[in-house]
Amino acid sequence: MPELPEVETVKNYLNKKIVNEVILKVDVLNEKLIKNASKKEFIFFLINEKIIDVKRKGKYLIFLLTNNKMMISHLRMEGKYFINSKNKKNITKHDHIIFETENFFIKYNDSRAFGTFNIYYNQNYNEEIKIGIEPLDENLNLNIFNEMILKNKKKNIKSFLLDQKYICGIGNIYANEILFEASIDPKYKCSDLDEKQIQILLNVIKKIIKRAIDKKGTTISSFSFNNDEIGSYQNYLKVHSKKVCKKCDSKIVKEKIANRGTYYCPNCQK
DNA sequence: CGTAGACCCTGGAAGC
DNA sequence: TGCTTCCAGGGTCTAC
Repeated sequence: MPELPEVETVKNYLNKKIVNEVILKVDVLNEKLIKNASKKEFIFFLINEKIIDVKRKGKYLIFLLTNNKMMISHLRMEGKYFINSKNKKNITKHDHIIFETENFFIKYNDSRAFGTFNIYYNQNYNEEIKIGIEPLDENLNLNIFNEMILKNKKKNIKSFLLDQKYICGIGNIYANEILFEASIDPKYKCSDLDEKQIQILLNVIKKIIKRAIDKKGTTISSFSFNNDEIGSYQNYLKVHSKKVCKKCDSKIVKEKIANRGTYYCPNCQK
């Protein structure tokens, strides 16, 4: 389940491998993933363009191409990129789109086919991806964060963290971890937080996202990059998918909050 | 306007 | 053993 740190890791991997590759051929095995174009348009759009740069915003991957073109890819739950050398195309189950370049087969694989692709004749991705600020953006300071909290008074804090309109890139796992680290009950409304808690929460968001990027993301069952490498942040998870609290030995509670499986320690988070 | 819930999809785990 | 049911959840859409 890729969230910001995992997508950042994939972006860095793609950047290292495929920048300056020219797309020679595109095989679309599942055209449902292409959201704003037909299969034919998608292929025509990409053929003969060179990959200039790969960027990330929130959980979106952005491929900047020649001729002011851009392809935006979202991995959703299970999306992965595999890069194979030219002597082994090696199509496997759940490969949906294969980009052939001079040196590689770049395969988009997604066992649940939830991922999405969009293409644009525009490289200003902020115009096309309308989501909030990056957690590690230095412009995200306490003033702005306070305003966001104020705007969402009635919403519970977990839903707020997951809402990409405000801070982007946080998914369910990191939302759980952040609230645990900040000792905040996920059922709290934004208006329940005092000044100190708001300050702690902002610091913890930045700290955890930064740390997870350093550890190349979290691998729970499926996230990988560089074909089969995995991230290591799962070794640092304190509450998500845990049974017992690392701090106080209380039983971790799991319940559905904001329509997502939410893990928290009722003793430490209140 | 905001929000809760359904939906997309599949594999794996749990239940029977 | 083998079947059915449930669960995972990001983002989008619909219903209230």
